[in-house]
Amino acid sequence: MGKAGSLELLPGTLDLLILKTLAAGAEHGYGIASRLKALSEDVLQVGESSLYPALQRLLLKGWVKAEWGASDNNRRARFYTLTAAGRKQLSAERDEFDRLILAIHKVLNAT
Amino acid sequence: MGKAGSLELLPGTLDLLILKTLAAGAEHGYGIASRLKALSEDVLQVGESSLYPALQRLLLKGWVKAEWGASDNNRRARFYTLTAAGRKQLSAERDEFDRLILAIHKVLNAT
DNA sequence: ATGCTCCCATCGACAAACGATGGGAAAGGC
DNA sequence: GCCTTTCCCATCGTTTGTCGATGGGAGCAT
Repeated sequence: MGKAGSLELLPGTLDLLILKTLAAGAEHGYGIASRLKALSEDVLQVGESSLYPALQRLLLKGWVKAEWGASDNNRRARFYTLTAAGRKQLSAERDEFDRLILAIHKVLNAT
Repeated sequence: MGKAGSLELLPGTLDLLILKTLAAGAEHGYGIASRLKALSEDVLQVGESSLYPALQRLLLKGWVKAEWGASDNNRRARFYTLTAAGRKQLSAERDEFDRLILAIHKVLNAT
């Protein structure tokens, strides 16, 4: 899963990050990766070989839908959009994430 | 990896949690799981089938060492102790974790 | 025309976590 | 004396997530 050196992603958080990114509006794969990298100030780096399987997952679950269109500089691109179910899932996954992080912090800050 | 319902662990954080637990003193497997559960107020629940492979990993890397002994109520138990390298690893893994969590929060709190 | 950035996607490898399953030994109730 | 619970070890097989490598194509600049 991770790597020895330094991770570029916390396993299990990719879906959440994608959903959150898409909450700001429709975006294509490459754009999602770029936004993630930019927002995290170069810390979070999603490879495309992680991203596309994840998007397939989200499509299958019905949390996002996809449509072909043209990107900024008229290249063909597939735009992903959050569905209503996706918005719900985002909220749920966020709660769950917070719950776990809180718990982890309790452990890490124990004497 | 995770589950659909509600996770009991954030993937990629188990080693860190174990190392931190052992920083408080030598402990056996069952005890580590119990301490984790208690400290996290029942949120973090490590199954033994996740725990023991993880301990093997840590042993192999030289971050912990193990000795047979007797537990509180004289049952035979294997006590794990942090090595010097383990202490270093704990510190490094903690920094890395904080770095990632910070980055994730930047994404999650973006408008 | 060459190469760069954008944009799609898949395949195979690998590691981590989990469910199921196995065992054994002391403690405490009946 | 037996029985269940709690404590404690460990492995096997499966699933899932992430990543490296690889492949392609279209627009843009030099």
